[in-house]
Amino acid sequence: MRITLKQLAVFVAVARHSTVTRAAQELNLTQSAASMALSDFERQLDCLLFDRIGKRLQLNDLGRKLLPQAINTVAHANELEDLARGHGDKVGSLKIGASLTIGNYSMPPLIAAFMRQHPQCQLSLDIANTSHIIAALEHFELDVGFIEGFCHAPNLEVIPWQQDELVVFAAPSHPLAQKEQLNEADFANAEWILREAGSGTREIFDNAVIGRLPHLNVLLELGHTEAIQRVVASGLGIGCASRLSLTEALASNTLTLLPTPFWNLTRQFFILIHRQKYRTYGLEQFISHCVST
DNA sequence: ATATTGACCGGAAACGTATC
DNA sequence: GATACGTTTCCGGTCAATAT
Repeated sequence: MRITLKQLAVFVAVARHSTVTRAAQELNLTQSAASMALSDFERQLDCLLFDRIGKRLQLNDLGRKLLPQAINTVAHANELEDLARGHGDKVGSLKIGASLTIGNYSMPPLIAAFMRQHPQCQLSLDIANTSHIIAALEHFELDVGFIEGFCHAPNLEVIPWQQDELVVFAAPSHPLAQKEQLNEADFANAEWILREAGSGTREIFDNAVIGRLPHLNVLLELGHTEAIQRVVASGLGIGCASRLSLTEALASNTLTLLPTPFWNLTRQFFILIHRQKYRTYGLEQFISHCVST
């Protein structure tokens, strides 16, 4: 007997959930049927793909090697079925991941426009920091990712996307906001409210000021841009964030920009896709929609 | 709580035979 | 040779018991 698509689907689902029970729920099988399909699959291949650690199944080295092929084979089969049913040119479900600035400010209008073109598609958007998005793509938990930081993972294809600009801001009442002209020395003793290490925004900021500010006084690290804006608007410290995120705060005059022409705070957004990811019709359509927008 | 295993069941495929 | 029909075999499922 040869390996079956069902066994591949069970393998992929167990790899995703690390438990047979959850995998079975996802595939509408009983737990024992999923358990048997997985053990049959391992028997066919004459090797184990998971380490059994207590009640959990942890993908081993060989399992990790086979997983991309298994995911792609299942995706191929699904697309073939769609084609046979006349849905080959339809967008199915897509799992999109985006880092915080992109996810909160760039993605919503893009997704809305795409869904107007493809009303039957099912999109999900995970918003997390850059390192989280990269990890999720590497584990095939996302179909495509959009990040604002750098990616050094060799198994991910990195496609340059939009340009963005970080800006430094403060409350209008802040002493630095009162000055006519600002130079680099004015920021030497500033108290900063910044995103956490690991975020794309923080990486760009650190690269821009490293070696230029003798002492960086980070008063507070927060995981959300809006939280940073609220803290800064209350008069505590100064912040740095994407210009995209500040539109409303600048319009309502709750925050004001502090010009920093002496720092290079421009940055590139990137699209990430796993090199071994099978690109379905829907995925290709979404990427070209984003690139052309 | 969850994974594995054995017993059992139902449906589909495979096979053998009869008929045209 | 093609088709119809009955029987057997196999596969994949559930349920229940057991192991971890």
